[in-house]
Formats: sequence, structure tokens, C-alpha cells
Amino acid sequence: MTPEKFIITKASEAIQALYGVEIPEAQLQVQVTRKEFEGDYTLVVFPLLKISKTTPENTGNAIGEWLKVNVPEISAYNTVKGFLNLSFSEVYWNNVFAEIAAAEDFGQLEPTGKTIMVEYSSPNTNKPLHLGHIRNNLLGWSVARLLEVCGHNVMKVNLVNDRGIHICKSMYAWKVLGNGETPQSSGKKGDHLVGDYYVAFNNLYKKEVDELVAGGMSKEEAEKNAPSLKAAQEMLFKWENGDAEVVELWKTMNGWVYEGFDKTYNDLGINFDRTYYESQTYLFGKALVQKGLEAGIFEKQEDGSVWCDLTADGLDRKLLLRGDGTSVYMTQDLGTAEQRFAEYSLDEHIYVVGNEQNYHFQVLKLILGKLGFDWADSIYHLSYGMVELPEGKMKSREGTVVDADDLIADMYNTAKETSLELGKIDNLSEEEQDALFKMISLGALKYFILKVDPRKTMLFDPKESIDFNGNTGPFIQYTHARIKSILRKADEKGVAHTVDAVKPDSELTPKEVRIIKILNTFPAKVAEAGAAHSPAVIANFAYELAKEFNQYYHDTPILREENQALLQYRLVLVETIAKVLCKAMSILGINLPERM
RNA sequence: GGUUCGGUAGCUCAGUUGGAUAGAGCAACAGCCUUCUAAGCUGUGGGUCUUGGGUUCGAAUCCCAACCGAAUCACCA
Repeated sequence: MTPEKFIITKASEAIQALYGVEIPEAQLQVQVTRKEFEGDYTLVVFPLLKISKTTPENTGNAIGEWLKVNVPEISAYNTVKGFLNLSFSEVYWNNVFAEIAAAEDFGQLEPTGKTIMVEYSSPNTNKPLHLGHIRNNLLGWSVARLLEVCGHNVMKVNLVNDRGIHICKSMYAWKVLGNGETPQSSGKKGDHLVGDYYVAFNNLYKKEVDELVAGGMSKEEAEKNAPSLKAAQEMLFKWENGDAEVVELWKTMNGWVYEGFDKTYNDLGINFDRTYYESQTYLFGKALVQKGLEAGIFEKQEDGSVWCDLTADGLDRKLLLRGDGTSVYMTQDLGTAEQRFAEYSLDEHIYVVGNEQNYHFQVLKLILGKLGFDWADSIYHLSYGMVELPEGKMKSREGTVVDADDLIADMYNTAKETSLELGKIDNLSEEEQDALFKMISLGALKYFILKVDPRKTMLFDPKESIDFNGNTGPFIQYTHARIKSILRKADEKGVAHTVDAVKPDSELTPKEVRIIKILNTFPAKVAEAGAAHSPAVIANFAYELAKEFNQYYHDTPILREENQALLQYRLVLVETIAKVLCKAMSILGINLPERM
């Protein structure tokens, strides 16, 4: 039971005893006591004045006195205005800490038996990943991990957009301009190679349009009739009809892209339990449209196109099948959702997709509900904000995208430079150093992205590389390395650090009580983060804990403490901090080093 | 125009089931390494929480209106 819950329970007993009134627990408010007042937790007494029919001070004092006399855990109280500040006894905090320190896997919540699918990443196969994808990938992976820690069964899936006109554009450009270039022949990473041809296509297309316009054609006409676009459309048509040559080229070039993506995913430390390909799912959903037509939910126009009228729900009419009977994105998503819920009997399905698609998911949910699926409400669009540059949005056409691989490499170099400059790891081997640089650079990147509330648009300034000081991943990694260094030295000296050192009457400094309080909030933070689908909550928790440790470390002797009982207690305390930091950071996908 | 989301220190961000004097980091300035890792710690300065109303013992937080910004409203995905 959390201290807050404990106080609420006891306070309602107090009110029952003092005023003979049964009070709903929701009416009792407990918060952490502000640092300028004495106490651990504060009961807000304003809402109780109607019951006590006296001043806030009298009410607070009466309840405080009752609690102090009747509840052994509560050792003191004071009332300031309408706030009853309560202090817990040292015995209480020692017991709390002993439980945390002895816990097998503190912060891991009880299994819920629920199955949750998290779809994230979902790239197009015509260009390499950029910073926006990084946010998606890190967020998706981390939320999945967070939900595991919350006790759910989680399935991570990727839906690769491997077909469509955009891929055909790369394919066409490669065919006419590529001279058979391959990743092997050029040494380029596959996704970058294909991306280069996508750019080449657009240049070619633009040139053709300009020429047509110069020849007297209207801009609109020219954009439709440029030969390269016609050729790409022709390829898409051939692909859909199974043309052997086109399909072969499509397979080859997608293969290059997948190799490239795999490397980037691997560098980021993310993975999936299952990968879907749109080439295999893009026909899904047509049966559902038929069903909706029969049920009278959808309507067919004279040209054969099928629509869903959502104007009554404050939205517009939505197309579900084109006049020629081919499906659109929405059609496929309807079918895919049905298929997944049926196959895995999901309790929740989370889509990690940028907020530019809010409308799409609003419509998706609505239509699934109209089709009568009771699981329509179990769909959750984790809508995250864009990553912007100081100049504004990233635009591939203007060459302002921050490439994922470049960024990862830059971070690595910065981590290496900083580490070598500080010179604390000279005795590590080359391999160990390399692993450390990776860990630190990735820690900095992941923390930078994940500490921000997912819903918010965030800013990235390429000119100022991501920080390694202050509220950052490396700060927390450094904290961990410090603790591990202490523990190594304790082991060398043969000083024990087991939970046995924690006794009910162990003496505690105010700082130690504060640390125990913070540690104790971890499970609640995990639950809160899970409910909000926000790893940022965990990042903030880890930072607060690390900061608290660094202050403690600065002015409290640990290894140098001469009193053996105190020394051992403190070792257990810092070791527990390290464990909790590891668990918390594992939710963000960040590893913590033994030394740095 | 409709819908959705956002606006907190110079910059990047916390804080919103309504609570006491709104917090961190960066940047600036001033200190702390013969002592457990200075990627650290301490201090100083920096705020009409976009604006105006309302609700109440109490509002950054809830409601209404306005202003500013973003996204979206395709026979694209």
C-alpha cells in the first residue's frame, strides 16, 4: 500500500471516530509535503470543513492528534492553514525500504492476462529512415516494453508499406539511370541507394514537367502526362498483374531496403514479433465493405465507388472503394484490424502513428463501430507530435531531413570524443570502449526523444548536438557507473551489502528518507506511465532519482563511513538505487554501464 | 470554414483526477576536484503560466470567448 493510500484509510477512520461520519475516500486528498514544511505527506483539510464545522486549523489538529495517538506509523503532525502535515516514523520507512530492497523485480507489476498489440515503425520502402521515424521507432518499442512491465502480454508488429506508386518511382529511375548499380557494387547502404533513385526520379519528373510547360502545356496537364510518371504508373499496373520482370525488380530493390532497415533497427536496438507487408494485406477489407453495403451502413454511387457518410458524426464522407473497385488505405486498415483481433483475440491494439493521421484513426474507429465490432473501442491511436527543426518541418524535397543513420553515427562520434577527453576508461579494451560509446550515444539519443511527452511537437537543433550533461541519458548512466564503482570497491574490501543491514531502528538522514520515498513511488509511476502510454513519465522519474542520488553522494560518506551498520545500510541503499535505475531505463531501452 | 491538438523562464522541457511561495536542464555569472568517478555538486539572476471573463475557500490545471501556432478535412498512403 502506498503511503498516500495508507493515510487516506487511516484518516477516514479518524473522521469516523471524531465526527461519526463515513466519508468517501475520493474526498480525501493527500499529497507530498512541500519541502518548506515539516512532514512527509499532507492531508488537505478544506473539503472536511463541512463535516467538522470548525476552522481548518482545529480540524487539522484534531485529525492529526487522533492519527498520532492511534496509528503507530505516524509520529508527528503540524497544521498550517488548511494543510495537515504528517510525518511517518523511521520504523515505517525502514520497513518500506527493506521490502523494496528485498523485492525480486521491483517495479514489475502483476500479470494482467491481457494481450496488447503495438504496431509501430511502418516505413515506406522507397527511402531511408529519418529523425521522424526514430521518434516513432523509439516510442513504439518503449511503449511496448512499458506495457510489458505493466504486466500485459505485448506483441510488437510492423506493417511495411512495400507496394505502391512510390516504390515504382524508385524502380523506374533505377532502371533507366542505374546502370545496374547495387549496394555491393557501390558500397551504399541498400535503403539509401533506393532513396537516391527516388530523389533521382523526382528530379527527372520535375525536368520533364518544366519541358512540357515550356512547350505550351498547362502545368496541371504536364504533371499528369510527364513520361516518367506514366512509366511508373505502368509499372504499378504490371506489378498488380504479376508481371514477372517487374515483380523481380521489386523484390530485388525491396530486399536492399530491408537489409538497410535491419541495420538501422539493430543500431537502435529495436525489434518486432511479427512483420506484415502491405503487398499481402492491401486487398483486405473488401469483404467488410460488402457487408457494410448490405447492412445499409455504406452507400454505392453510380460510378461504383463506395462511401461511408459520417456527416452525422461531425466528419465528412469517406471513400472506401474506388469506382474501379480497387481499395484505398482505409479499406485495408479495416480488414487488417478485423483479421488481427480475430487471430490474436486482442484486448487492445495500439497504433503508433504521427498526429497527422488523427483524422484517419478517428474515422477508422467510427466505421468499425458502425460495422458492429465491439472491440472498436479497444483501438488506441498513440498520436505523437512531429519532430521539427529550427527552420520548421523537415522536408525531403528541400534536403532538410535528418537522416537516421547519420544521426546515430554523429552521436557515436560525440560520445567517443567526450569519453576519450575525460580519459576515465583508458584501461578498457577496444571492444569494451566501442560498446560503451554505443551505449552512451544511444542512451543520449533515446532519452532526448523519450523524455518529451509523446503528444507534443518537439524540436531538434542539428547545430547543437544532443547534450550529455544535465537532464540527459548519460547523466543517468553516469550515476549508475558511480554506484557500481562504489560497490566494486566494497566487494574488494569484503564489505557485505545485503538487506539484513536494514533494521527497523536503523538511523536515517532526511536525504535517505527522501530517496526511499522516491524509490517507493516507482510502481505507481509505472502504472501511471502505462495508462498514459507515456515513457516520458518514466524518464522524469529516473532523472529525479539520479539527481537525488548525486546530491546524497556529494555530501554523505558511503565507503568512508566508519560505523559498520551505517556503511552497510548505505551500500544496500545505493545498490537498490542502481537496480531501480536499471529497471526504469530498461523501459526506455537504455542500458547502464558499469563504468564510464 | 469544420475537426483535433498545442501556447509555462532567453532556449529545450516538467508540472493539469483543482491545493501552500509554478520546477528542472541548457545558456550567463560566482564557487567546489591531494578524500567513494567534476558526464557531478552548490549558489545568483531570469515568470502578467498567450489574453479576457467565469466556476470556488483555492485555478497553470475545469468552463466560455478571443488571439497565435500545428495537423487534418483526397478515387494519396
